[in-house]
Amino acid sequence: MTKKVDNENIISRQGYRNTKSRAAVVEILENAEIPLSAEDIYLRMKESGRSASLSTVYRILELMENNRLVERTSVNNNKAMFTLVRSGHKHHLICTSCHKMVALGGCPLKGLESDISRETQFDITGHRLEVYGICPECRKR
Amino acid sequence: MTKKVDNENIISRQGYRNTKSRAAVVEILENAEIPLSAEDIYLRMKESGRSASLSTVYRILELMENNRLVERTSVNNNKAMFTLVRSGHKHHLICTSCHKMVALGGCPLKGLESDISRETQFDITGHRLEVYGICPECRKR
DNA sequence: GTAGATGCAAATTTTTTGCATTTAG
DNA sequence: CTAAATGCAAAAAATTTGCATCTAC
Repeated sequence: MTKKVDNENIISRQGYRNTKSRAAVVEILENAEIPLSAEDIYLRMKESGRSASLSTVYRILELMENNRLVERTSVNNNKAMFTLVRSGHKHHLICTSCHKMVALGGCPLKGLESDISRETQFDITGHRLEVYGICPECRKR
Repeated sequence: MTKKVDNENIISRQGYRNTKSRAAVVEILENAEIPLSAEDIYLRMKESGRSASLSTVYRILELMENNRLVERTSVNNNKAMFTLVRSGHKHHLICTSCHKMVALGGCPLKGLESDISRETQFDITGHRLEVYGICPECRKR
């Protein structure tokens, strides 16, 4: 598991400075199995004694997004959620009642992108998939 | 094409009043092949002489969402986009450069929801899929 | 030392809400 | 007539920006 080092390198490799805040954002996203909002990240940084301002968090996320290190997802009503781009990308199942997220195995889009590219003439760069439902706990209520 | 009547009925059928603003929102969403933001809808209502306040548009969309007449998608940076729920649901291909949207045929999730349900014990209620890429026009530049 | 990163406060943008007024049923 | 819908203005929530200060390189 040298992911952490890899990601820090990705930031510095692109000519950006490897600051504590950036390392913290990368590490927090790495250890999150589910998408996080900017505020989630901000709070986790604070808790772990690596406080940065919320605007810094937004700026780091913007930088990472531009460099394809994170993807922006929207889930919890009008709040942007961010996920680290990993080699094996994931999709999530979200309970519409309690907002719990569960990672799904596999990607049903695999192999389909080339078909879409041929049909539409677009260069396909990625996709976002979320599945919604009611989790067993919420159903019981 | 009696979609319009159908949708108006859906609103009134649920015990809600069939107002001009509501009919206008339904009609505008019907004629849109792509997701629209609340403001898009607000502007189209104004253009077509059926002005309503932006807050009314938001309230109508909220009502429709709660009654599963529209789905909320987020695409254009931090702006909620709304799509009318139709029997044959659609997914979209979005140019990350100019934000153009193109509807895709077919749904690769068809049939997959029952597998996910079995594996996770969730009741699956829906999903959202967006594919990203660069359109031919933007690629040329 | 210097360009780039950060913090803070203020500005913008998007969405929601309170309340008086209007309207569909 | 009456509950529900709307408009308006103000509030709240989320994100971005300007500028002075700090820090990685």
